[in-house]
Amino acid sequence: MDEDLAVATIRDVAEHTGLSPATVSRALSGHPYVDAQTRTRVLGAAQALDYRPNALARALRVRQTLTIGLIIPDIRNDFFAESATVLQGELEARGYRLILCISNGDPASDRNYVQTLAEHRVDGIVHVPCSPETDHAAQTRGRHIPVVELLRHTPDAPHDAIVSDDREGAAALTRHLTERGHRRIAMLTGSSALSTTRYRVEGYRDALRLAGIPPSEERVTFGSYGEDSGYAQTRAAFAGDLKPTAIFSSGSPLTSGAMRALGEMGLKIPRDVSVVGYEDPEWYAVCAPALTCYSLPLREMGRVAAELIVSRVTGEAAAPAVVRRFSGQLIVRASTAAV
Amino acid sequence: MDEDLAVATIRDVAEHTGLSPATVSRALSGHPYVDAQTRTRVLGAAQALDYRPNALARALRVRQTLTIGLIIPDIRNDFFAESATVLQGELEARGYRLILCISNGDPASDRNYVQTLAEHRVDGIVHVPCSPETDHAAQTRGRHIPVVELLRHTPDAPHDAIVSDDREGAAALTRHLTERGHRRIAMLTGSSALSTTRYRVEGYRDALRLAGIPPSEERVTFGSYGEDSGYAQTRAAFAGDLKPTAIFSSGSPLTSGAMRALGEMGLKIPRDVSVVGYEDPEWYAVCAPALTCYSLPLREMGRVAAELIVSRVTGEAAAPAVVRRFSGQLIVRASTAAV
DNA sequence: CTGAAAGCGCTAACAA
DNA sequence: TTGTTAGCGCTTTCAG
Repeated sequence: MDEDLAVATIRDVAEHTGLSPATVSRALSGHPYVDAQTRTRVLGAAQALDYRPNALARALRVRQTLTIGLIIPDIRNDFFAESATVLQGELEARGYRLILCISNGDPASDRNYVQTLAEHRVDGIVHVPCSPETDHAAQTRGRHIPVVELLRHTPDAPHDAIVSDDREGAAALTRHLTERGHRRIAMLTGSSALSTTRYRVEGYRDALRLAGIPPSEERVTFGSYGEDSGYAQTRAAFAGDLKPTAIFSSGSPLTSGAMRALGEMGLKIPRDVSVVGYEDPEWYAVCAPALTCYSLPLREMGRVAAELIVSRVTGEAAAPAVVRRFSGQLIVRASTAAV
Repeated sequence: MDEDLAVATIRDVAEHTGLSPATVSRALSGHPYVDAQTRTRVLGAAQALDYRPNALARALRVRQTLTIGLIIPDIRNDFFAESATVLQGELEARGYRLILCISNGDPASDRNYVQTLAEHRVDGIVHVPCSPETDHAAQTRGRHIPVVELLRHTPDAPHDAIVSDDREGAAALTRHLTERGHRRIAMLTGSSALSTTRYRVEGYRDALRLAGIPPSEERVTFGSYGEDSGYAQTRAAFAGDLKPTAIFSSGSPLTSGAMRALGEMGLKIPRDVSVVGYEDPEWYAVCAPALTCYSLPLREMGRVAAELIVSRVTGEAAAPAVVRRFSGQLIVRASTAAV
């Protein structure tokens, strides 16, 4: 059993059947012009030798990997996890594999992954960028490999983007609060460099304006999209004299942190303070009180992202970059009350 | 700018510098015997041509990809997401890339991924199997490529495993309840085929026995590790006459489902029913009431998994398969009370 | 210190 | 219908 020392190659199968490697290759890949009997013989030998095609060699030769790379900042964030899951399913249905990279919100790592994926000759990249700079690298590679940005968008980047209508969503949440008499609304956010953050802040401002609350009374703080940042921003929001009556959390880890801080300060939701969140992770619905939030059509967005990247890869789609903006839905639950 | 039509190869760099591909390769990969000046020249040309080494070609030649595959059932489950994140960090620190595959809890897909990863010649596989059968495929490939099982273990598989001490953990949670006078404890679980499920049920039984509760009074139901299953199992648990006074949830999606069901039935935690959960996702601490649970040292487990797979890949480790079992910690919060 | 040559495993013309 | 040949882009002896 010499064949066991190394893994069997197409040559081994060829020798074992007395055929040429070319014929074996054809038989294995379902080429039309192969004798039925020959095919059976090849299949049998392949099985017997436990032959596995070397995807590396194949990709090198045919110049495509049938692989899409996905770069996300944090897999533990339901928002990204859900998106990744959807995308994976959609791509699989289209015959593509997904390789998932976690940038940890670090722009350097982000850039790094774009490069690595390019070196591995993935056919396309779906990218949730951590910072606008990252785009630079993507842009460079963009000449050779298609990129679709997901959830976040680098404004004047030359590639497609699938995003939520952050401005509208944030406005809807804020409006929900102002309509219930809230005027001192603390908004917790992540990095001000992200498109999502900026648009959400704008939406918040739109709604304040609409409610006749002057810009001087806005209460936005910036940080990162982490639990501790949510905690810190909440603590800071309650440090002054005029306490907020409501909190607008821009992301689910921020919400966790906020709730921890509120708990420590002995504040009850919604009696003492109302809370709303952007996005709708599973736990928002089950925690007590259940959270009022803005829910995004993640499934739909994932489907469109898959469609788009595949069409770019196969070259079907025409040149101009498209930006698809999806609206979500306000879900009113138990965490909000009138002042 | 002809070079722009296709991506630059090492040949292009060679021609551009008047050197041979061999020298360029050496310069690029930090080979010791290259003239310093030559190296500078090569680096410059590479940059100018926007050269990216083709990782496929390289891997084909050197017979290693520096890539580890990770197969998990569900990325949205905090338990797996956290493990994946830790593993990724640890591997990165060791110079390995991670490619993440999501099996959706489907054994066929699971098996499929083992095969795909093998075809892509990953150096090793870390595997959270969805069913004991899956192991079959892994075993086949195991002769050629090292496999480490994570979180779940296929009992007589020939490879390493990193698992939690499910039996002890489940017993600790159950004991916590029996010590508070609970006798009718509904245990919600996933598939009975999984090692984790079986061990946790055993731990539950151990604790009942210790508390003098006869086996006839045990209340274990099986399902899947999904939200709806948690909901259904909870509904079923409360269908009979003698309602449970406590719920033991074996996984966080089950807990979501259970809380939804309890909410619908108008039951308050912990007044009407106590709830404990295996594992400790972030939201257990922030939801109200915060959940009593058993927290696993996921960071440590991820670190050890990375260490183990790397040592297997580099052939340092000796043959015999090891099973490392980690203990967690009971965290008492607000969701449990005396009957 | 550098170059020539061979080959990793596969597929796609082109011939037969 | 099958075999021959060449080559994807890279690294690595072996000579110089």
